[in-house]
Amino acid sequence: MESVTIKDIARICGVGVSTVSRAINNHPDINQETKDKVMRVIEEHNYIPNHSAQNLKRTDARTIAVLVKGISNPLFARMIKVFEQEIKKEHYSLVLQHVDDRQDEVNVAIQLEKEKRLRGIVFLGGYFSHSADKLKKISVPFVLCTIGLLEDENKKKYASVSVDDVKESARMVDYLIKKGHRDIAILTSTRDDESIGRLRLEGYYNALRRHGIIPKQSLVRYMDEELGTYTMENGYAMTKDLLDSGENFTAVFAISDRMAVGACKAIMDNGKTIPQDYSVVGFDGLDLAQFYNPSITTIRQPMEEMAEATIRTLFDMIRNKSSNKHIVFDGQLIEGQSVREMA
Amino acid sequence: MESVTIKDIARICGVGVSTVSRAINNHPDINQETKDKVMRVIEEHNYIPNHSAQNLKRTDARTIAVLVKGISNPLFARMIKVFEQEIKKEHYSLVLQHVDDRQDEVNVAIQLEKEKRLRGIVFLGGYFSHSADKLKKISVPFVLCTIGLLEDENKKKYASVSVDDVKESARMVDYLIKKGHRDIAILTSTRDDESIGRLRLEGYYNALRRHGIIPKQSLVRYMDEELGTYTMENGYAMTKDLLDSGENFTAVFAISDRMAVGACKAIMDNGKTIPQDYSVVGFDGLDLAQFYNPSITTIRQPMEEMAEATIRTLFDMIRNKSSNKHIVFDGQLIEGQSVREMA
DNA sequence: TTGTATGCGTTATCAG
DNA sequence: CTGATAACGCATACAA
Repeated sequence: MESVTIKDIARICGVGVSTVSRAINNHPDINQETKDKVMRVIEEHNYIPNHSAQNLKRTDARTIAVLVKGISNPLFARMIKVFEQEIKKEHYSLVLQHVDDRQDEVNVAIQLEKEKRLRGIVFLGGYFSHSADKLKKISVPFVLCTIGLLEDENKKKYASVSVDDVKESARMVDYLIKKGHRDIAILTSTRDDESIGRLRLEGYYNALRRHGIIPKQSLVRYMDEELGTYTMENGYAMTKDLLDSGENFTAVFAISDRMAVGACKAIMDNGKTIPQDYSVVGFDGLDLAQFYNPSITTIRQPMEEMAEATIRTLFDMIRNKSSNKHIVFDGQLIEGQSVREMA
Repeated sequence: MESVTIKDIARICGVGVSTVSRAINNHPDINQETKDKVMRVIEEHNYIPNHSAQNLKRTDARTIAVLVKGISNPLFARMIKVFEQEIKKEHYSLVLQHVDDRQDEVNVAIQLEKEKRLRGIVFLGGYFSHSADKLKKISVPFVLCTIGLLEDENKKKYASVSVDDVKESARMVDYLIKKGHRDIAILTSTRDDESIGRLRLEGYYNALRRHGIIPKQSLVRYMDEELGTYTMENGYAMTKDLLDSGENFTAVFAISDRMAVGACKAIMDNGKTIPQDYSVVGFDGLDLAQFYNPSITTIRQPMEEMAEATIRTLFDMIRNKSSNKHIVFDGQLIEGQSVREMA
């Protein structure tokens, strides 16, 4: 309970507290001998500095925060690895903070900026539609990564790294159309989605229209939030509905790989075969798509490269080397065994 | 930069800082009118209390920390949901902290305990072999959840909630043997694993021996850490090796569902069929197992129940209602389509 | 019901 | 190189 403080260490060593502080933060102007002694005592007594007190007093902590929205998104694990790596390389430290679905990420950011004396922030995932007023409250550079951006007049305030969800989604639908499909169902996000769900749906509409295909509302299926966002279960339920409805379609475009898996399972449980009876495509490029049976055609987002670009941009901004860029990466269509070439 | 503090709010409102403090922490003895005014000003000026300062001063924050090892483990997402729920129900707040693979979770815990004035800690995942000395540094109750526990003389110091990995693993192998399999390969963790990997391997050996089957080292395959822990890719590589080696076997037991998926894919890529040519079983009970084609027989760990038991145990300890228990849950064997009944 | 003063553990400033 | 001391922003005992 009674935890040992810097004062205790100072007393035990017979030095002043500032000397102990210098030892801890390996300040240059301290005698190596005294430093060694202090460090030894610290070890012996298992002293651990109180982070709160440090942050309260410190003016600069060389810390970057990464705020992640959507804990279960497997895409992010790889990106976070890159962040950890690159941030360490710059001798900064990383604070990884999960943001609840219902939480406001900007509030969390503001809070954290004060608490941890941040130098920069990465927002990973989520929606991000915030007022300029609120954004102004963040006083360090920040980068939005893989966040679906609708048109937004606040773009001057931050940098971003993402794929063009509309374009990539259209690319996928284009591909299906080139393969001879015309009745293409889409499994998308919730009806009120304002983010990637809406963008990918938009891409779907664009592609259809470009090819003179009139979109059918009955082929657009929205997620049931009860079943979890972007889950296999959701994909399964939507596809089952679709099959039961008797709608005519030859291909299903799920806007996430996990939903695509659910779609595949629903189709096969229905006694049908992929791709002979129905074609299925996904989006994201998870390993899951590659390892499924059949492997699922998908759009791969270059997560590692995007993570690198994110962190590089952030450090450029921190060092005032450049202003806020908006980098858009190309996705890559990876063909699996889940699409049939129509006669 | 210049962030607004409690003093600023007090000055603006024309009240003392303590009044503002009372408003924030909704203390009972404060006039509703003044409180409203203060809250309004706080809103207007977007004042956010500095967490560091609060924690430094506060003696009790009614906070529980959950330390998660292995960010990408999809099992944990569901458990964390339960934690959030239950902790909120008790009017506590939750700090979710990710622990790097190479980081020492106990150090993180000690640090965090001081920083956030914790009342209790949950360790989720990982190995947990720490000296009694170090464990003594944690002065609040803590529960180990889903952590593979070897025999450990420190068990008096903490509570734990888990499944019996040895027993459940043996149950799975028993099942295969009952189905007529005798040449059963296992895809396990790294060779030096001291945790669930080793326990599940032990269960495998136990079951074989019990049935008079002599384990063959050539059928025990270890993970290649380069390919990521418990990944599909790893399962794929191990199984491919196995197939290429010409070893004789009829079933593969992967100690995680993700590896089981990799195994399935490798077998099918080899032109073989599941379960006709080879049977495959996994462990964990991920949705993935259920949605794979074919669905994979697995052992489901009752994650939600385990999470509930964890949090209940923790609160019991906090309230001194009970001492540290060690709760062991039963797994549930869920049959899929991936096992063949041998003639 | 409210304001004032003190100290939480640390770092920064400045004088030795 | 080192030590005293003043903040950091807040909660709280105590006085009013």
